[in-house]
Amino acid sequence: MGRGKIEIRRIENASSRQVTFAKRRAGLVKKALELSILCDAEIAMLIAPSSGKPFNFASPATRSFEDIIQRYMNYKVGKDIFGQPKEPTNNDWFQGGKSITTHYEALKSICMFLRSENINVLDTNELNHLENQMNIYLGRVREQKDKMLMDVLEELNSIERKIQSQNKDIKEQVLQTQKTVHEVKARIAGSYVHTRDFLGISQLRHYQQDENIRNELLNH
Amino acid sequence: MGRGKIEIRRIENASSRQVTFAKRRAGLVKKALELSILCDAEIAMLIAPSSGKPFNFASPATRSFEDIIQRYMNYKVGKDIFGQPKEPTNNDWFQGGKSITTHYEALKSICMFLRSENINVLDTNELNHLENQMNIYLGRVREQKDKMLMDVLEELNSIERKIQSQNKDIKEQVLQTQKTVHEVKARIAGSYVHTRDFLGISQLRHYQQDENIRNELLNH
DNA sequence: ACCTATTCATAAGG
DNA sequence: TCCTTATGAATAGGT
Repeated sequence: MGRGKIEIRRIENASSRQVTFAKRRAGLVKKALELSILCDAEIAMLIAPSSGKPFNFASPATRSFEDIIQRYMNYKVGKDIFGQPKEPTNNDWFQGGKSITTHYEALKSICMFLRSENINVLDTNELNHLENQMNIYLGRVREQKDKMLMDVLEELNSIERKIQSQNKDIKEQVLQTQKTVHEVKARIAGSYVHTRDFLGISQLRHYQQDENIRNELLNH
Repeated sequence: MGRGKIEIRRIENASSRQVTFAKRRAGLVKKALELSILCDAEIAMLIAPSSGKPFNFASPATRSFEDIIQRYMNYKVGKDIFGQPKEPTNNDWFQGGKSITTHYEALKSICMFLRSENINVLDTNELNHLENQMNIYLGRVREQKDKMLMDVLEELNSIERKIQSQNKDIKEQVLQTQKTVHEVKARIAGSYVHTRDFLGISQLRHYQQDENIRNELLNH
């Protein structure tokens, strides 16, 4: 419809893509509104262009987009709001049709429930259940936290051990060095006279230097 | 577009409403698909007839309906995952644009977060925050539970009080009745001889009846 | 389900 | 960005 037929493929020209987007989005919304009125249906629609703000549409006006999606999600998880594992059924109409088995899924459905209903409308039984479930998940959060703490501590310990080991090595090296120094000192002290006696004149200057070194060493 | 123009109002005839629903739904989906391809946009659409299964549509095919909605919701709550009251900004694009201020909204956003992320990816800070928040909400659930219990107890007390008061009234009435009965007995017993002495023959039959009544009363 | 007269949506151009 | 209009698409009502 239009001055010519177009192929349904991405419009490469950005500005005409933008124009088409605006026109067709308006058309789509109009059609959606008509359908919802004519056939008494609830419609929620999200249109998110790759660049730009997402746009949502909901009809009838008495419901927000979020409400409709919410109700749908609740419907999807069915009465299984508290996350008990549900038997997978073949007449699970919704896409994917996976059963709720993982903790994550259970958590999801609890949160769904919390989001969709006001706590105040719950009866005592439901509140008890909710309390238990929240306790479980709180426990899980704490567990995770502890685990992470333990991991960090463990890492710190490991680092400490490494450092201590290094320290020990260094101390050893220092001790070794000191020992060597002592030996050197002792040897120098012991060989002093002997060396002097047998030195020729030409070596006196060198000897003088040795003596300086010796004095220095003995001062420490 | 069709053989005649129609008013956009609920189609009362159920079967033609059904037919129109099927046709227009197909048309809407086709348009949505075209828009998403032509303009490179993500579209998620939920169509829920008042009776019958909800139907969802998502495009491009690489994303599920839930994915798209998910991403949108995450985008909506933005980085404000823990529900700290957010400054209302004018460039808050999403519908309503309300800031998150109520407990309900905060709860919502926590749940959003739980739904969208795996707890395992959280860092220690985030976990602490999450723990605190869950504690708060757990407290709220318990509070609500206690309140409901108190309400029930209060009601029971009230009922008990009412019943006790009624019991008291009834006892009073019983006492009163017994007293009256005693008085009547006494009066009948006292008036027996006197009455008989002064009765004429014509009244003997009536007197006989009185005597029967008297005997009956005295047997109780 | 299919048909088709008719209305509607919109592509291209200004 | 908005208006126009020729054209193709969607669909109402009938079978």
